[in-house]
Amino acid sequence: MKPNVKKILAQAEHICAQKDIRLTESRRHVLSIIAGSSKPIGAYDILKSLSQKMDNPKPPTVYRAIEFLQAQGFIHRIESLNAYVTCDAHHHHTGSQFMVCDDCGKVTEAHLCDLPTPLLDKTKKENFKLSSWNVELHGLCAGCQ
Amino acid sequence: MKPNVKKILAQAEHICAQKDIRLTESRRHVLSIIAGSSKPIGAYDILKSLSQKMDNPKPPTVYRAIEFLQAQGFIHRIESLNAYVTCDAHHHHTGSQFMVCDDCGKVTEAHLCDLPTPLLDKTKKENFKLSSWNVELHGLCAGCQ
DNA sequence: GCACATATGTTATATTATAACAATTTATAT
DNA sequence: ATATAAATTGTTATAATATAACATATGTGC
Ligand SMILES: [Zn+2]
Ligand SMILES: [Zn+2]
Ligand SMILES: [Zn+2]
Ligand SMILES: [Zn+2]
Repeated sequence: MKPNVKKILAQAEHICAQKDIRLTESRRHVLSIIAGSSKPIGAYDILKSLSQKMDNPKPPTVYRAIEFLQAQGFIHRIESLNAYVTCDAHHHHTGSQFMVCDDCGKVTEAHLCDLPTPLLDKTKKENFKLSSWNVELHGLCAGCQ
Repeated sequence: MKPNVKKILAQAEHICAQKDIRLTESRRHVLSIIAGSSKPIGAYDILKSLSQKMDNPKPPTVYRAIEFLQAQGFIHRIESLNAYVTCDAHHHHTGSQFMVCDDCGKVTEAHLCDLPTPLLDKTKKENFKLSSWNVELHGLCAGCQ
């Protein structure tokens, strides 16, 4: 197991212990699969990988784990790819921002703690009560240009 | 037909004429269905509606029209809803921004011509070559709070 | 132990999207 | 006008993503 994966799992364990919620076996497996992927990974690729660690898992097992991990802020969904990545930020956040390379598929989290002013202004103008936000930037990463 | 739909169709007709590309019957129908919806509409709801205007249309007909309309910038896809809306801005743009009401489902386009500085800074720092971007703000619209 | 809440197993199905190839229509060039 | 190429549509099938529903099991507090 990559050291990075180990670290992510340890952090998740710690947070779950603190919050007194359960990082069960399937949840831990799914988290480690996502953490071990160099790129965002889709639910059915997670399932394939999970089938090497559990006996014949089914889609709901994966989706339930994903739902839990998202709720805890351990992973994010990349909407434009229908795929999942682990969170890079060191705190829980309701806004997500990513740079997605359209060539190699790699995704980098570009975390901002606050919604940029021009967008915040739009919400104020519309009297929109913000609860979460997601930004996906598409283009080419440094290595792919 | 709502006057708004008529206007959107007329604009699309005009642009297509200028660019010498074809707003064919199925494309026009799909555009008018999306324009006529008060909320983002999914491909299979478009298909259902389209079947009242054409004889037994199939999914590829809808998806091909969507692809065309997106390429021309007439419509946008709301990634978090798997659904489509017409563009509100008065010029072609590669960045999209929306406020999505999680209660009533209404979506408002919050167009910015440029990527906000904090995000632009992130791309520069990573030497990421930006080609397009999408922002989806979730929360409650003025009427739903 | 018992009641309750949480989590998992299992089967089936819903929803969203695309591949592949044939047929047709439209544009272009002789 | 006719041949040719390009763009568009028709059609069938299937891929890819996600959830509903209900039964079973496991953990938690009393
Ligand atoms: Zn994060
Ligand atoms: Zn890349
Ligand atoms: Zn727009
Ligand atoms: Zn609303």
